[in-house]
Amino acid sequence: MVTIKEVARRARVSVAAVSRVFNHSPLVREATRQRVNRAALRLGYSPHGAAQSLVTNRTHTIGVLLQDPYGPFFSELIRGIERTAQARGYHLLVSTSRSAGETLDVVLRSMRGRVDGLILMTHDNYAATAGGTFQLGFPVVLLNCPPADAPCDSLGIANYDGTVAMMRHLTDLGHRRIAFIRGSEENFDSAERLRGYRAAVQRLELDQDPALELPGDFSEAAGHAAAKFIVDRALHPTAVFAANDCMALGALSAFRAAGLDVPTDLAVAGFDDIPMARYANPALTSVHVDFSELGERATDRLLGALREPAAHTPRRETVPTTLVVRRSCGAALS
Amino acid sequence: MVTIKEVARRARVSVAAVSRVFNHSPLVREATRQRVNRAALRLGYSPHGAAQSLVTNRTHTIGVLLQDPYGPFFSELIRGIERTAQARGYHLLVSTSRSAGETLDVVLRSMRGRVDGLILMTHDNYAATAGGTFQLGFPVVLLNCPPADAPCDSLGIANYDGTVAMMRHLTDLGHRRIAFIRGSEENFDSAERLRGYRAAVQRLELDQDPALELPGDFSEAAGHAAAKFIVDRALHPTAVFAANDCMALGALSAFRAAGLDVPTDLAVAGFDDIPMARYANPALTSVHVDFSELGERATDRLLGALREPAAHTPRRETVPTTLVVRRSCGAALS
DNA sequence: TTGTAAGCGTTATCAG
DNA sequence: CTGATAACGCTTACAA
Repeated sequence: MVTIKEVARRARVSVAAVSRVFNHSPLVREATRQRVNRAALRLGYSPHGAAQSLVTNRTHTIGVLLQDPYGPFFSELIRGIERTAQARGYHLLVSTSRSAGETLDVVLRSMRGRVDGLILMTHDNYAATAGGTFQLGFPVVLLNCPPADAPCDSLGIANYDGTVAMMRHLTDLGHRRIAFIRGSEENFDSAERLRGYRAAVQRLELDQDPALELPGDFSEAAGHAAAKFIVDRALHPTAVFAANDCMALGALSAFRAAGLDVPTDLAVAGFDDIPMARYANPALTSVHVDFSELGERATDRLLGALREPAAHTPRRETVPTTLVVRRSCGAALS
Repeated sequence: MVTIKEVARRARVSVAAVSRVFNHSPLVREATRQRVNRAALRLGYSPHGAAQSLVTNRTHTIGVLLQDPYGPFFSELIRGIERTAQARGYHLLVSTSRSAGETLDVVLRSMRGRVDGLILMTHDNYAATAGGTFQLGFPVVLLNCPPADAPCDSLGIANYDGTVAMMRHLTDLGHRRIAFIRGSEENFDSAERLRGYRAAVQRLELDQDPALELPGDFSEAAGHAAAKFIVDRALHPTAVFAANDCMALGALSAFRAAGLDVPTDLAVAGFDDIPMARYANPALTSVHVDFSELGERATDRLLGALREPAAHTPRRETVPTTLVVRRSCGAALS
């Protein structure tokens, strides 16, 4: 590969001059600049990233470490992150913690000298993370994690508010007996949604049958099973609220199989508003989450921390959700 | 950050020894190894990636440059790539060409010194790519591009075969008048699918009305519009085959709006078998594409080229597709 | 088995 | 404005 030296020789200047031209330094005569640019172009030169990183101590890369590159969120999230990062001249190093046999810590260490900062979304063994992460030498933004004690930026979804909003909506439609299909145990989003459900049941004085809280794990199968359980045990809720859309979709198909009509016999609602929700039959009422915005804001915070580490004060932000009413809840649609 | 020097000092050895330990060189006494490891652990040392890259000229990172991080494919593709790459100790640098105002060439150059190789999926201005790319100094694997004249690895989907298989299936069901909703103009997958449709019409001696080829752009709206057109102009196909599932879904909703029943009045089929296809009403018959496998194989080829550049001979591979029969085409389901 | 030292390609500090 | 030159953190001959 062609190096700065060769360009310098070709342009009959010093390497310093070439460096200045490529870094848009004003301390370069126009004639020199042109000579360098011509030489660089002819030689097809472009600076060696690793060499730059070594001396400047900045990689212009941000790391994204996710649980698993799965589902509709992933692409939206990355989309938001990538868009923001690229606009500011940053690259993206994407990794997953799940697929590696390695511990989170190992993956994190392997990023040293490769990234300027990190966006981290991981559910489990968060404690370990909180312990180890912040000594990494670069700023970290946590996604969808419980608020950390450590002084660290963190972003989350308005799970609690979104859930309460949906519960209120269902209640407004006259439902007093609302079943809830829970998400995965360890998941923080899941916990928050459950908390919202319980708070709403309490506050709105709904039926408090503990049997109405069904276990689940965010999978379609779990939703199907929960719905089947509801039918088999004759729990007779008038509405079923699943902690995510996948489970709601699974429930929908189970109810259909059981000969129940949604929304006539039963209202169904989900959470996330995945693209599929709109196409379900009946179309699924859900709580819309803007993952792309989550990604954008996470990147904004991280780049902010990078730009002025001194002025940056870590904080927790929450991305709001919006209620999306469709046919599955039986509301009159305008 | 703690450097190799400090570890060396702490362990009372030379930096070379530390380096050897971290590179698992056998030329280290066990006692020394332990001393170094202890020191490194205590200091929380991990090697600086950029520094390693600079001297070894290998980044252990592969670049992935895509058009747009959109849709269901993206996550599957990345999933496949990431899984394979991580298993072999490689990182992933993800970029998109669409969002940048910069030209493809600029994005590519910016990757020098940051990646060992590149997986490139880009539809348009491919010619420019073919011209510029291969002088980049690192191996490239092309995804879903027309076969290149340049000696370059390339992988594609069996678009042609998949389309023909679907056409054969529809024909077996008795359809002789099959409309086709085309994909985007510039897209290679799109072109191949169209080629397959035409070949099938010819070979199976189906109705050849040119009006049966409807324009589209892979969007749901386009599918909707095409279906509406079919109804309005009374083209009366007995089956409609969309070049992707999104358009098929759009068509489905347009037909429903027009009071037509699928599959009774009309069969509908799509391509890609996105997750949503299964949930459509009626569930959509489609051609399944395994994007995760595409990603895996692309990564395999790239890492192969990286491992032994000499022994590596570029070639074109095609990932097969499979027909997925569901309700929308009216076939009897077992 | 270990240490010394020469790079790797840049940037940045100083003199000119 | 420009040019030497010393880092940056690491690997790798080459010597010991």
